[in-house]
Amino acid sequence: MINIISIDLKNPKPIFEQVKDGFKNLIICGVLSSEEKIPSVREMAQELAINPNTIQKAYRELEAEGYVYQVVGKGTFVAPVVPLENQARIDELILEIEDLARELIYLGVAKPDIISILDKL
Amino acid sequence: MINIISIDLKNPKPIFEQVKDGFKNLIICGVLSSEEKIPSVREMAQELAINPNTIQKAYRELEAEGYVYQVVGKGTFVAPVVPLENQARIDELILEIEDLARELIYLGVAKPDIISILDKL
DNA sequence: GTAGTGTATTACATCACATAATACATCTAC
DNA sequence: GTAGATGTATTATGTGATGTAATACACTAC
Repeated sequence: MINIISIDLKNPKPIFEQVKDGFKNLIICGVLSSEEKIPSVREMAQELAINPNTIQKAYRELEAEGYVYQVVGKGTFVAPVVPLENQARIDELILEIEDLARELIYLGVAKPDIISILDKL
Repeated sequence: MINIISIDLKNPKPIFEQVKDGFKNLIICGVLSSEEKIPSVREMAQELAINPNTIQKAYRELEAEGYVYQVVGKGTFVAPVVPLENQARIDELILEIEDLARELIYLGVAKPDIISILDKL
């Protein structure tokens, strides 16, 4: 499993967050499926040439947000998603998407154009 | 102009960023209109009990993003928006809103429900 | 001249982030 | 039992972001 995600050291976003977002996107886009095992902390650390503790921090937050689960001695696996269960996260995302949409409208993008973009997803 | 924005010291988001986002939201929502003067760096610092340099950092970024403009000796004013001019920011927001929408869909929120939320704005 | 404004600089303290090293517990295969 | 692989935890250290404090300068309006 080569180059599954990448890190940009110039990116001001912390490394552990880039790792977290990288895996989250792979899960959301279906590249990683439910119950699939993801690279171990040490393996990922070696591949990205960063510290295993940094990877563990990323994996820890992924688990906290319900995207993966970790089993001592076995590894880290993609958690099955239970539709509409993670209400706290859904609420948070709705607030964020509303903010972004308001800013887009303020910048002159028509609401139908925004809706059209989402319709294409 | 009392309590125009507020700061939450427990919020992990840096203070300068809370100030920036606070003003940005006031501008986007129309609470602050084009060419309106916003509180001076020293005035805002006093009201929020934080350092003027921190306020200046927030205002500096607002100016860099095109929301305000600063005039030495006069103050800081809401910049008039030119529809569809800030294409770089629009592109950035579109990528973000797509990411958020994908995550919402992954979490079980139906696309029509997301579109309905945006339609209400 | 004075008051109010933005802007800049230096120095300092705190905290987030990342690394390095090490060790422990669990699981699996042999 | 042991080795290898796995997650988990801890301590110590260094770097950079953040925020403060203090000070000074230039500009504007009166």
